[in-house]
Amino acid sequence: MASLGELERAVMDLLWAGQEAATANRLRDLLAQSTQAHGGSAGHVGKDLAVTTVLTVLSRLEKKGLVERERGTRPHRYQAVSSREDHTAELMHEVLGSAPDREAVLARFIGSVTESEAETLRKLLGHI
Amino acid sequence: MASLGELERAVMDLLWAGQEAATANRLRDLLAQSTQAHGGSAGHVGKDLAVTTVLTVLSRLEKKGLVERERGTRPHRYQAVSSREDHTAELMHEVLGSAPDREAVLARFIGSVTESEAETLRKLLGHI
DNA sequence: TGAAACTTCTACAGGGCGTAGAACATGTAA
DNA sequence: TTACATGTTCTACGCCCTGTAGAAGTTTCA
Repeated sequence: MASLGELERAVMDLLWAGQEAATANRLRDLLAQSTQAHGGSAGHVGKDLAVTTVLTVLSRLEKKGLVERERGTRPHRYQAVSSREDHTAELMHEVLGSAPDREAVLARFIGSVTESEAETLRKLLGHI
Repeated sequence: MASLGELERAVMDLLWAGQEAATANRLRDLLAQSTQAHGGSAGHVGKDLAVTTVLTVLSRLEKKGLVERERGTRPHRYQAVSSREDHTAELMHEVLGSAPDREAVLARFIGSVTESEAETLRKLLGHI
């Protein structure tokens, strides 16, 4: 239960990138700049969104459990509930768990992993 | 690009379960029986769907690249393009690839894997 | 050739998402 | 204390996806 729309994804990316909690206005500005300031003509230009749009998205992300907000401060400050890595790993477990034969899936999964990743995995598995 | 609806998922489950290609009518019947024949009162009772409904879903799954059909035979026969395990592993790679720091994600992922799965992974990684 | 079986077309309702205005709340300067 | 600036919540709408299926077109078999 965690598929994100394009804008939702963009907002999460910003929250994951910055280490501080951000206000809706701050996020709106960042979205406006993103992703191209470095002279590229290609790529999606940051659209100028209304703040309410960002707030709506943030509310939905909050409902999904991906974002939490400090309600005390007047401009509410938003932050991701878990890190991108934790979230992604959790997603991977969800996908894995959806199959009856988990080990068979893991076999296929390992089959197409890069060598450096395989090395990482070996190291990690040694410590368990 | 591969999130499935409930019915789409049920159809894929049937196609993945059976080793033979199936017709829309066959799938319709299987969906009607599924999942409860073994005396349970709980669980979702298989609804009686119209064949056209099943055909629509199959067409959509075909468009998504998950299903292929033999057009030669008169009642077309449908089958999954890849095994459930391959598909799931591919999904996992998609999720993993969506993060910038893949190795950090793998670290979290490994952190919450069962011991038997860890053992499986060690074996698999030995052969690579 | 006509009926039975099958497939494709078209359609609609419901929900998620992008998008934002309208309405409501609140703190602050005058 | 009031009005304004700033911020949040409510409401809404259009689009796309999904579940669902009838209508219409196609093919096969007797």
